[in-house]
Amino acid sequence: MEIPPGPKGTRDFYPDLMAFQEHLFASWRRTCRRYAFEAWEAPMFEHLDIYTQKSGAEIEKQLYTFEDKGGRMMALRPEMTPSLARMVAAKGTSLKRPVRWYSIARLFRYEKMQKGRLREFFQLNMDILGSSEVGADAELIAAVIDMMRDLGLTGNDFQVRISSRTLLEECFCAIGLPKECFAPIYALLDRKNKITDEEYTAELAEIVADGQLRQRIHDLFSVRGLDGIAALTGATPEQAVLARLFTLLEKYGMSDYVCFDINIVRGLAYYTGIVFEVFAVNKGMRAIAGGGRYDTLVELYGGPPTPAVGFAAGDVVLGDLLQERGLIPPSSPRCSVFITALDDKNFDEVAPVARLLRNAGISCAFPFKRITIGKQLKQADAAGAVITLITGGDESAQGLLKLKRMRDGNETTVPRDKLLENIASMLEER
RNA sequence: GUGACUGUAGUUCAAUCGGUUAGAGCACUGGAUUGUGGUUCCAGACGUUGGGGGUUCAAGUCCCCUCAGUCACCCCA
Repeated sequence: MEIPPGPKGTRDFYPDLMAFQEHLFASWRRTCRRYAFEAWEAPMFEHLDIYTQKSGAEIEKQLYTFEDKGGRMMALRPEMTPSLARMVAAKGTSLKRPVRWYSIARLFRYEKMQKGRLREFFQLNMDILGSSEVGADAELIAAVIDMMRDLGLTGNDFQVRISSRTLLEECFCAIGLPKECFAPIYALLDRKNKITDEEYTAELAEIVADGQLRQRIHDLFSVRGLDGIAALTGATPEQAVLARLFTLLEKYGMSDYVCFDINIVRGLAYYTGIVFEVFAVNKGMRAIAGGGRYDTLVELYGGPPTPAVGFAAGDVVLGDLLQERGLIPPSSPRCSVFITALDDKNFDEVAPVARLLRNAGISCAFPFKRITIGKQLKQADAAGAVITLITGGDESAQGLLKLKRMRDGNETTVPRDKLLENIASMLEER
């Protein structure tokens, strides 16, 4: 009999992987609560329209779509932002602003998979809606950094690169680039790190014929800091916004993690202002998380004008990075107490003891059949028990039970009516 | 959608130029051990070499097809 394979691009969460997943999600939730975000959830599938409406019909290739029994076209959700915009739009102006929401969502994309990309994965989303203040952008950038730090990562492991769509447009206008060149240049910029300098130069020449203009574009993207931009184009409003953002991030104590990088554009159309990406250092600079401002999206779904900013971080690339840096914590013991019986006639006494412990909220397990004490201890070890409780033998006649601390094999004999408090104190001393 | 590489036990990997009955570590099961686990020692089970076809006296090894996986490209909300 052949073992049927799981669907392509999916993972089976055996306990080890599941333990890591729970660790990751717990960390994500901790961070979100520290930043006073509320959890929200949406359906796992939506009407196909809400995705095609936003990104065009060709996106359908990357969606898991199906027709339901009422003939409606549906899609498994590939991202959360459309659902979020839909839900916020549906509440009109009745939601208290700013809305600070987070979700940990299972998502689906029908794609050819490769490293760090699967067809089923999870994402943390944090969004602030209803504030156009740059403080909201700063809050989210601080949050994504704290999320990374909570997992044990440091400034040596990752870096947040920040730019602005608005700033880029200002620069393009200042150097006299025609508007029809904006979109192709965004696309080219997004790939710049992946292609050779020669390819980049050649493709740029196709977009911009004028050599002088190309030189000015080259100068623009060679600029290191915000000051350099100002020197090239003169002062602009968005420069002030970004300067304010970096001042705020300094107040958050996040200066070491962030830098200005005009090359960050974030592929798709709906971003309207500040954009940022979190990169792993030394790993081909792979993007772990990304986000930015999308001030027009809620309106697009029929809601009131609602400025918004958010980011998403995927579990797959982040998991790879944590593994690479040795930051996967060992899983905690599955059971605190393993209950054994020294002799056959005591075997039926373990279940009542288990009931006693379980009623007291202590996790415990015991063997299902009568086996030697040696085997039982072996099982206790395999179960990762902190304590093995041994019933039966001479002690049993005197109303005593034996507790064995598995770490060092130390044994203590305790009266039956003092059992719970002894176990509790042994579990605490760890 | 395009291309490259890899498929051998549950798993990680061996197997000379194409040559005897495809081996080992880990894991698993049992035993040494009928009042004590982790260590050690012994034994056992584990395979249609991804599948199909071809060349050959002889194929895990060479050729063709196919499937699967990995990586890169394309794309990326």
